[in-house]
This record gives sequence, structure tokens and C-alpha cells, in this order.
Amino acid sequence: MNSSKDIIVQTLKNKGLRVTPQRFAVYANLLSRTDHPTVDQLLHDLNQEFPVSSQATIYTSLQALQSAGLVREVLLEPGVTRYDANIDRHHHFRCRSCGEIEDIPWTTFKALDLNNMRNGLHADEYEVTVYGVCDRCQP
Amino acid sequence: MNSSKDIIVQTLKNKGLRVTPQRFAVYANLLSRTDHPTVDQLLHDLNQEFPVSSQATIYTSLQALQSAGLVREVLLEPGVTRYDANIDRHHHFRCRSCGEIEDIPWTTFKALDLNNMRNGLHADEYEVTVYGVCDRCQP
DNA sequence: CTTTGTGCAAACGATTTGCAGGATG
DNA sequence: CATCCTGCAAATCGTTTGCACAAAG
Repeated sequence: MNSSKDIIVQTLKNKGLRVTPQRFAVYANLLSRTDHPTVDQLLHDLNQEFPVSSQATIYTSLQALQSAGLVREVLLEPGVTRYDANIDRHHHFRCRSCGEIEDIPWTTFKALDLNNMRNGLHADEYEVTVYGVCDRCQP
Repeated sequence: MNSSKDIIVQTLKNKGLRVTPQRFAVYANLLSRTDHPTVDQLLHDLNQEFPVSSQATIYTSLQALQSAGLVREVLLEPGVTRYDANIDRHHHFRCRSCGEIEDIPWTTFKALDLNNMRNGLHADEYEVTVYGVCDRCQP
């Protein structure tokens, strides 16, 4: 049988990444959650029970995972870089009140027609950021 | 007659901001350009001929302008905060090659239907970020 | 056994802050 | 003339880097 652990190991190997406990932990953790943690949140969560990784290693692991196309940056607040292991096309919702970021399925919106843009721009990709208030922050 | 200078002064006053040479310079400069400069670019450009402002003042001026709703942050690269005095709704295009950011008119795309989102999210605003290659970077 | 990753601490770069003097309304 | 702003330098925070040791394939 293929445990989810094996799948993760295979994914890393397929991308030519060495499988280290730290890298595994970072990637597995990111895959397991739907929020978009910062490096500090990752560091804190991973080292909850016992030390798994150092800050510098999280940074370099994320860099490696990103170069391999397994992880993306999400930038919605100044000075805050968040990470997302969901690399399928999707949009984001940001709560104005609590700052929470939630994925929005790609199919939520009709495809945009990128041909309406001015000539000269070769556009090939886009994403939508939606702002509003989430359930919990409703008055 | 109303010079563009008078209009800027009036705008600042209307928002309850004191009109200082530094604030004026920052806002006027931002209004005059369509790129989305960083603090360092602003600092450099403003002080070209003779010193107008210090780095710290640019930061605090931008903060004041932003609180007043006259200026927005644009976040497209990690660790880089850009500023935009165009506060009308619009989208952004980002060139993958040179990093240039260009405004896309709001009317370029058909309005998205925010009611398709899951219940509980009270969405009221959105913007689209388009990625691609600009004229100059065409092979 | 060769190559690459880890962890620490120092270095770095962007942004914020404390404070004394200066300008604004 | 009371309030708020500016500029400088020091402090802070996120991220990167150099290096000695350890682990992966």
C-alpha cells in the first residue's frame, strides 16, 4: 500500500530533492493545512513536540520546495510571506478583520478573457484576490 | 485657476493631513507616475536635484497617505512593498521577466460574480493579478 | 565516498521607533 | 503657541549567508 508518507517521499524524489526529515516535515505540514502559514508559524508548529528543524533550514527547505514547484508564496500583507502547498490554480480570499486567508476554487469564477488586454502584453496566467469578512468576524 | 499643485494641497487638507513639503513631494511624485515605486526609488527620485526628504519621512508620509486612503500598497514580490496613488479600482499586470508592474483598467474584464463563493464569506471587493511577459521582454 | 543539507550565529536589508529641534495651522 | 512633522540614529524584524559538521544516496 502507499501511505501518504510514501507519496510525499516519492514526490520529493521525483523532483530531484533529497529526502531529509526536515524537508519532509515542512512539506508534509504544509500539505496538511489549508491556512497559509508564515515561516515562524511553521517553525513553531513543527517544533511543538520536539525540535525538528531550525529557522534557517525552514527557509532553505521552502526555497528548495519552491524551486521544485511544490510550494508557492502568497503575498497579501507587507512584510509577511506565507506559503502554500496547493499548487493547483486557485484564488484567495482575505478577511479584512482577522487577516485569515482562504483558498477559493478555480472554478468559482468564469474564466477571464485575457485577450482584452492591451496589445504587447503576453499574458498567460492570472489569479483573483477577494477581500471581505469571513464567518467568524461577522458582526 | 486651479493648478495641479492647488488640487493636491486641497486633497491633503480635505483628508485632514498637514501639508508639508515632504508629504506634498511624495504624493505629487506618486501621482505623476504610473509605475509603482518602492520607498528607495521614491527617495532617490525625490532627492535627485536637492534633498527633499529623508527615508524615515517617506515611510511616515506614505503611512499617513495610506491611512487617508490616498495611496495603496502593491505587493507582488516578497520583501518588496510598492506604492500606488491610483486608488480607483484596477488590476495589475506583472512581467515575469523584468518584474515591471502595469495597471490594467478595471473595465478590461467582465465583472466577477462574487455570489458564487461559499456561504459565510461576505466578499465586497476583488482584484486580478495577471502574469506574463511585457513588450520589452518579448524574445 | 561524494554531494548536499543542517544548524548556528553573524550579516543584511527593509521598516519602525525615540527623541530633539522645527514647521504647520 | 500647541500640535504635529522631520531627520537622524539606534532598534527591530524577517531573511540570507558562511562555515563546520552530519546525513543522504
